[in-house]
Amino acid sequence: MNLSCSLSVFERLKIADLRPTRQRLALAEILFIGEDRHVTAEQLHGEAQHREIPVSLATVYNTLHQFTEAGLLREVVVEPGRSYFDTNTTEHHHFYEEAGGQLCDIPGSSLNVVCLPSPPAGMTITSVEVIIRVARR
Amino acid sequence: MNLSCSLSVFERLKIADLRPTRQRLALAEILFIGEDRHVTAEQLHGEAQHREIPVSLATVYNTLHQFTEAGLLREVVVEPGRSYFDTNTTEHHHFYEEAGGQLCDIPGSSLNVVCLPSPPAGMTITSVEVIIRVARR
DNA sequence: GTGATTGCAAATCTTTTGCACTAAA
DNA sequence: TTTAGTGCAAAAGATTTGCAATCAC
Repeated sequence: MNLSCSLSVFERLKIADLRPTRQRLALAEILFIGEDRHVTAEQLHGEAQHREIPVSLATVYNTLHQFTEAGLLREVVVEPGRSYFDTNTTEHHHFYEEAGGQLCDIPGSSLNVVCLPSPPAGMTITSVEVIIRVARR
Repeated sequence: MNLSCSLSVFERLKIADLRPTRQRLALAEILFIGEDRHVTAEQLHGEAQHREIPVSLATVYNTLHQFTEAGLLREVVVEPGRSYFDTNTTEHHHFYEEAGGQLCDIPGSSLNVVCLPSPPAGMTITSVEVIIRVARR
């Protein structure tokens, strides 16, 4: 279980040093209450509207990036021209189904990259990402 | 060594069932003569202009996608909103340096993903990609 | 109050598209 | 000649930005 589950969204924003504004609180609630999620900006905006929460798309973009910078989200790039944001910030990898645009976690324990190559001279590794593309059989 | 090294770009296009037009021949020459490369559409277009080869950007995009479909190139997505095309179509993975936008091959032999997880029900794995993000120390 | 945040619309950037023109077979 | 390929300019889609209005502290 994730320790952060026990934090209210309000507390999360406080810890991240982000003012708990109406918009940020509402988006954080959509994102962090319940199961882990993978959303695009457009999707999150649509969901907010569905819940009758007035937020502009620009603010959704800003918020997603602020959350990412604060370590509350992780950005996943699997498709040219569209970013996904993952509420699971622990080390893990992804399945991606292109046709449906579905991104899905691979539990950290079920895949391991062993024996990493050494990076080019003067460089350090900042992250290792595995994307397993899948298709309907 | 790559067998395809011995094919002229003309033959390559023929085999791929693409008419060897002036533009395609010129772009293929930039891409396939010499070392393996990672280029964006914009970069390739710039390079063509540099060599005084008149090609429109739209044609560069078309050509990159046709080459990719024909298996002459491989598309690599590491950054939101920009695609790279890799002339190395063999199975291998990448280092990516965000700051400089530099993509670099990891020799196929020096990294192996062992023990793949089983895909979601009804799905088959189409590809496995590892991206190791690096930064200047 | 004061500085951070928001919303809007316009701008930007990459990529795609429609269509008349050109070139390869 | 016939069909595929090209170039241009316009369109599309995702994202960002500038700036005045608004909100949290």
